[in-house]
Amino acid sequence: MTENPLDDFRLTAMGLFMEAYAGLAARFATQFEEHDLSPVEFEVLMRLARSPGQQLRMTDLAAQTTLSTSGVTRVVDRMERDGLLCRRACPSDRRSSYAAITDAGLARLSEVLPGHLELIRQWFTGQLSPEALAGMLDSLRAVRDAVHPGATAGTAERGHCPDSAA
Amino acid sequence: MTENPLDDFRLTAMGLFMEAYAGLAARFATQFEEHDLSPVEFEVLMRLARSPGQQLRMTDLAAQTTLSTSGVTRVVDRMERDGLLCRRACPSDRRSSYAAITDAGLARLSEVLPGHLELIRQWFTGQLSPEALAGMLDSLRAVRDAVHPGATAGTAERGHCPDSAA
DNA sequence: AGCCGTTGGCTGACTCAGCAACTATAGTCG
DNA sequence: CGACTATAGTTGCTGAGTCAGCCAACGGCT
Repeated sequence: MTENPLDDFRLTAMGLFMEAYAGLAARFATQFEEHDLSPVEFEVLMRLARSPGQQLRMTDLAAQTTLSTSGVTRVVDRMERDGLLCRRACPSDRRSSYAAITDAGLARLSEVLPGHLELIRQWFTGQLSPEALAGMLDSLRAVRDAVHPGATAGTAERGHCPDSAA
Repeated sequence: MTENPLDDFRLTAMGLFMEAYAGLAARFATQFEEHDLSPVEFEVLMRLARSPGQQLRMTDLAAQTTLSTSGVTRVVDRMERDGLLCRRACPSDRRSSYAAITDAGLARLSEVLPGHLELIRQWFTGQLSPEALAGMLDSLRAVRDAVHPGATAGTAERGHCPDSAA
């Protein structure tokens, strides 16, 4: 009885992780809504803005987010309709197309970012001492690298997308 | 030029957090699927199994998960149909109803749990030194408590944070 | 050149979650 | 007691995401 797997410390650990994440995500989501963005849309804008040429192929975008490729198709549809980004043909491969952030998209991003950064400070980084934060980041990096879901696709990690970095 | 907000360290920190979380969640999800469970269903089973009387009111279940009450209604519908839990009338308040885990639900849980625990070890706790893990948990607890989305509702018989992650 | 397996992206059918509206019960105040 | 408000849960509708299946384009091969 005392060996009940429901009391395993790993569940507590993971529970903490999930609750912290869910709490943060919820705070962010309400701020995004104030600027008419969903969390995925924000993430797409961020990824595009930080990519070389401020654009990314659809598949790479899918690999960098938690979305499937068809999910990306639909998000990009909506965001293109709203003018936040636009599709561009890939000159070297006519199957591929890029999603490129527009000026409107960049503008929207710069509206949201300051508040977003402040929220991160308020609820995450600011809650921890510098040492604790540094330790936490090391640990997160270790876990992320282990679990590594191709978090950086399309950013020239491997040489297989030569001209995208135009 | 002025400091680009896209390079702010907080984004890196939060990005690490999100990627680590997404990676873990994805690993778990595939294991859950092997046992015909979705992540939410697993969480519901866990919450019920750990609650007094192995049951929880619908509202409390909603408060403990990221679901809305209508979301809970539907998950419970599906799971009741599959025999993993059953609804029970609340004797003292005829508006309320309990969701109570069934033997089949407990059995399913004990099928999934060992593998789940192993995954947590493999990809999360086992990636870190004991000291790093302890520090990480302290930090997570700090963030969770700050962001505290009423993570423990319905277990509120006692003063504070009874079982879920104290 | 032509064939063929692979890859990139899009579409249709479906599932799932949320909001808002609704029903029914509880509690409160006159 | 009866009206009024608040709370628990369910339901109609809609948006978002997945999977399976599709077509077009690429690249290796002979």
